[in-house]
Amino acid sequence: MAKVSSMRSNSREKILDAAAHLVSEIGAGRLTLDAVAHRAGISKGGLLYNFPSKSALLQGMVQRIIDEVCAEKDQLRSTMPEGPNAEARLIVTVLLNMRSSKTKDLANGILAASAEEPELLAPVRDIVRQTFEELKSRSDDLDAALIGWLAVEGLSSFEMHDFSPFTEQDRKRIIAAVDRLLRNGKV
Amino acid sequence: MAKVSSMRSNSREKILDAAAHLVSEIGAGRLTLDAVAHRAGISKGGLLYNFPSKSALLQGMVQRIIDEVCAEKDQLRSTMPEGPNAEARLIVTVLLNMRSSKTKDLANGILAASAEEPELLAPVRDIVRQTFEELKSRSDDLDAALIGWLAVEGLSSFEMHDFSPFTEQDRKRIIAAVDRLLRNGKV
DNA sequence: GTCTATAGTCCGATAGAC
DNA sequence: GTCTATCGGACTATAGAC
Repeated sequence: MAKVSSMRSNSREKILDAAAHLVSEIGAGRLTLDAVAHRAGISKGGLLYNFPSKSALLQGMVQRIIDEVCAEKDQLRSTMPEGPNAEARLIVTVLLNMRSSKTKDLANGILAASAEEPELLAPVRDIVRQTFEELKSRSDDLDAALIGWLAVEGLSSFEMHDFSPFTEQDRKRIIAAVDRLLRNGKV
Repeated sequence: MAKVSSMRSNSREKILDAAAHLVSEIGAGRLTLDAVAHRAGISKGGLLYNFPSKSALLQGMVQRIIDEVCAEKDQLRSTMPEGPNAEARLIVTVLLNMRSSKTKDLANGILAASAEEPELLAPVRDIVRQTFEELKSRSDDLDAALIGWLAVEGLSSFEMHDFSPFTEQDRKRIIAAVDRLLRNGKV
C-alpha cells in the first residue's frame, strides 16, 4: 500500500518535514540547521549525519516536492477521464491539489532553495520545460492550454507567497473558468 | 521631463541599483551589505548612512518596484485605448513591460525581501488585493479578466525565477492569446 | 556624508565521545 | 546513529576620525 522505501531512514523524513514547516513559520532565509534540528527533535550533529551539509538538506527538500508532484500526476493520469486538452487539465489539477495540507508545506522547499542556493532549482526548471513540451505535443488547443497552465501557476505563486486575495468561492470560480477555457476554448 | 526628486540623494539610487543587480547575480539570500557597498562603489559605513539597517534597504527595494509599477500604470492609463476589459488589459501590459531591462532588476527587490524578511512584502500583498478589487468593479468579463491576469502573473513568476521555457516567439504568441481572451472571451 | 576599524552575534561544519 | 563541544568564518551594526 505505502511505498516500501518510506520506512527507510525515518529520520530523513522527520527532518524534511521539520524544515518544510519551518519555512512557512519563520521565512525561507531564516532556515538554520539549529532550528531544523530542534524542530525535528534531534541535535545538529544528528541532522548533519543524515544530510552532510545544508546544501544537501535543501536539495532533499527540492527533490521531495518534485517526487510528490510527479507521483500525484502519475496517479491522477490513470483516473482522469479523457477529453479536450486532457494533458493541460491534468497538470492544472495537480497544481491545484498542491494547496492541500500535505503538499503545501513541501513546496516550501522551493522557497528555501530559491533564497539560499538558486542553483538547486535546476530540477524544477527541467520540470517546467518538460511540462511545456508535453503540452506542445499533446494539446488540442495549445493557446488555451498554455493560458490555463500559466493562470494556475500564477494562482499557485500567489498562494505560495501568501499573496492570494481570493476567497474560497473566488478560487472555485476561477478554477471552473479555467476548466471551461480548456474544454471549450472560451471562458 | 525627468522626476525632480530623482536628483535628490543620488547615493540612494546608486545603492538600490547595485542591490537589485546583485540579487540576480548572486541570489537573494546572499545579498550582504558588504557586497552591495562594494558594487555601489562606496563603503559599508556609507551605505548604512543612507539605509540605517539592512531591513531599511530591503524596504527601499520593495518600495522602488512598487513606485515604478504604479507610475508606469498611471502613464499607460492615459495612452491606452478603451475597449473590452480595458482595466485587465492595462494591468497585463504593465506586468509584461516589467521584463524590460530597467524594471526587471527592480523586481529582484521582491525576491530579496521574500528571502530575508517576508513581512516587508505587505505592500505587495496590498497591491495584489487592490488589483483584484479594481478588476472586480471594472471588468466586462470578470472570468476572462482574472484568467488573463493570473496567466501573466504566472509568466512573470517564471521569468523572475528564470524558469521560463518560452522563446521570444512563444511569448508573443501567449501574449496575443491573452489579449484575444480579454477582448473576445475566447482564445 | 563617507571612511576605517572593530565589536558582537550567528551559523555551518568538524571532532570525538557514547 | 546520535550526542556535545567548539572552531572558524561571515555578517550586521556601531564608534569615531576625517
